[in-house]
Amino acid sequence: MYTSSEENYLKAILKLSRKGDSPVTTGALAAEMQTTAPSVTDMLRRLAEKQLATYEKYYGVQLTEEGVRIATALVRRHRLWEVFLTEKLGFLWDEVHDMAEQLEHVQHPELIERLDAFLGHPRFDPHGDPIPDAQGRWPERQRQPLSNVEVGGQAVVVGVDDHSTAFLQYLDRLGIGLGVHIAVLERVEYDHSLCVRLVEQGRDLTLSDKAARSLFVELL
Amino acid sequence: MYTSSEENYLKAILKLSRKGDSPVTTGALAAEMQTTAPSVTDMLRRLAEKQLATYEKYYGVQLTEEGVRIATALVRRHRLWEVFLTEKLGFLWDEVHDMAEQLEHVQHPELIERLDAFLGHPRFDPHGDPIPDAQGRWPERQRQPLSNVEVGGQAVVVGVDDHSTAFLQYLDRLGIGLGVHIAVLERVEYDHSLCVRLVEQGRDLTLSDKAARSLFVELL
DNA sequence: TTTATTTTTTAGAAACAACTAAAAATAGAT
DNA sequence: ATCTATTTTTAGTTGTTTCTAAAAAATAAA
Repeated sequence: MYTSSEENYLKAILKLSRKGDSPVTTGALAAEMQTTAPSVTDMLRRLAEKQLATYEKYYGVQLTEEGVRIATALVRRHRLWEVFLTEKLGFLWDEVHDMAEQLEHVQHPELIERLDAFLGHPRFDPHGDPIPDAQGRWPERQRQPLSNVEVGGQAVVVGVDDHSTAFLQYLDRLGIGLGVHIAVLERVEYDHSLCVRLVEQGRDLTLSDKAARSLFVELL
Repeated sequence: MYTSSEENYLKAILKLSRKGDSPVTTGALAAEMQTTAPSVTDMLRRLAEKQLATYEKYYGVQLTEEGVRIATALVRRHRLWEVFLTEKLGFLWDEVHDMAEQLEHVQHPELIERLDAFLGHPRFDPHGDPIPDAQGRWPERQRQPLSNVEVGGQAVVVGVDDHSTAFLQYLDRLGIGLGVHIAVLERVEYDHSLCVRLVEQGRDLTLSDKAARSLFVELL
């Protein structure tokens, strides 16, 4: 129906507009897609032509209802494949993105619903990101950065804001992953770094402010 | 590394040359790929350029060692995905081809070996076709068309020569699938049709010569 | 062996997706 | 308000992959 390239743009536009930047600018899209502004302009024209987005020159782009529908389905596919790769094939959370990026473009009316059932209808992916359901509805969860938690507070890791390999592998080395129980022991005023205890492992460690802001938790 | 289109041509050339038609002609490839002769000529030049095939004008094309390696890996991926789709997601043997056709192009150094292990290292796909191993070796099995079996002989279905939806669904309706035990009761001289008994189901039926020649069996 | 038929290749064009360089429009600063 | 700097678009190319129509080569037939 649509090319992989078109689908990738739709997904990027959805991502940026859900982050709050609406309408999405050519420059922001070029950065997100790691390409040049002229390439973006070309594609926006094609997407508008196909009624997947409304595009106003020198202003920006917004997805149409159909555009949102397609982009949401892509996010659903991407995240379900990520669950498959980690849960069934044993890949780590920092290894699955590129594969899912390819798998999400496989077209078939029933495939993804079968996969969803096979995986037990997961609501969140290996990074804690929500998986839209078949109707495009997003599961909600009240999460916040670990950096917001008061000293003395306790929380469970439910997601990451930074999906980079470097950060994810750093967390692995620290023993931090989804579901890990954290108690905040102390906040250093000087650089806002946090001393925390990993409750199950009984281990204490210090997290930089940058790291603490990139970790999402649910309060206990 | 290579485009999906290039990969599809490599696979088609391997298929035709394994069938015995070597070198593979432009026309045969055009028919196999459902495209035109000029498109094939263009692609053969590109494949030769990239050292994946040796191409001689007005003569035909043959895969190089590297071409065979890539094409064999593609067949491996295609068939392993077909096993996944039937065994894990519950698709029927006539539904999986198009999905596997897309999934086989997903590039990742470890993915397919993980999938292979997850599936228990299957040696044959849902149609009974052999799955090359990671080194490109093909499992062998002494199979023959059901039409060759003597009256009074017994055999087990291990494959099909015709992968069309129409034939596969026809077999489903008859209760014939891989592993089904068949006893040949009678051969009608007039049109070479076969009267057979499905041993487990205790049911008798008549197969046309065309159908019997498209069913591969292993003698008991 | 010459002619006719079929097959294959070349030539030219279109759609897609990307780029660089240059022009135009917007936004910001004095 | 004008000038400057940034952002965005336009114009022109390149590389893929496909196609149709025409030319060339190989094969088959008389």
